[in-house]
Amino acid sequence: MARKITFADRLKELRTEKNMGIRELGRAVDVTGMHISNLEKHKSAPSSDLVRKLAEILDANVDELLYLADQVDPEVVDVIHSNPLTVPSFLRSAKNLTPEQWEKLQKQVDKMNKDS
Amino acid sequence: MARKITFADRLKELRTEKNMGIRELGRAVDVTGMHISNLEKHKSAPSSDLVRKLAEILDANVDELLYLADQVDPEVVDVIHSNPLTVPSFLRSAKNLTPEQWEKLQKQVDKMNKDS
DNA sequence: TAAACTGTAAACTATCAGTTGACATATGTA
DNA sequence: TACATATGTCAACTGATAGTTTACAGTTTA
Repeated sequence: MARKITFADRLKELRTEKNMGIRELGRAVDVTGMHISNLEKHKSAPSSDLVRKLAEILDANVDELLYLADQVDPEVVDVIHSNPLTVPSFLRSAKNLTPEQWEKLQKQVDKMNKDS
Repeated sequence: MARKITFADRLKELRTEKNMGIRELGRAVDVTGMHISNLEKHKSAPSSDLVRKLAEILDANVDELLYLADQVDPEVVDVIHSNPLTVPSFLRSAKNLTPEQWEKLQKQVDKMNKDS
């Protein structure tokens, strides 16, 4: 596994790639520039909602950012709670699967969705 | 779907079933009785850690309580982050599966685990 | 040279999980 | 009868944390 970059560093990277100032980015995601600055110096942590907005306006992968920020997408939480007695135990039993095995499961789900 | 009972009500139910006082339960889960009282009157919300402890000492299903408390088990979060780019999108695509379909997936995972 | 931008520091606000200590009302027991 | 001990609850606090305000120093541009 690649060394885990921090959310702070990744945020700065994405922002500078877009040639955005700290206040400009803040304005775009409804937060003060100061807060963006704090996030980039890991003096503060983002809410999952903020991560979502950041990913959108920075054209980044939401899941990557959520992961770096140690957050779970509320939409994913909803799926977990949609079957509270099966999904959590399913996930716990799946903790050692490889990416290839996950892809196999993904295909199965795609098929299930098609046959509905 | 059965009407969603509140975490507060379920907690009181479980506690009285066990003939436990508010302080006694608090002591057992390292929290003041006052906090238990607040939880039962939904004046406060429990941390996922506390929900875990409560489930254990009340002999209740952790996942049911976590669901009622609108929390996600940290262990489940770890699984999600173990494959940050595949698991979240897998879950989003699986949001409409029935319990039977989830069980089918569960069996598949059981097989994958055996063949390792 | 002045306006308008850059990032940053310190001190604040609001929310929320959890605590403290005091209270009134049982319930047991001597 | 009275004293101790348990019941749940109230108000006011603590500590952490996501986010804001105001003000500041350095750089760019006009």
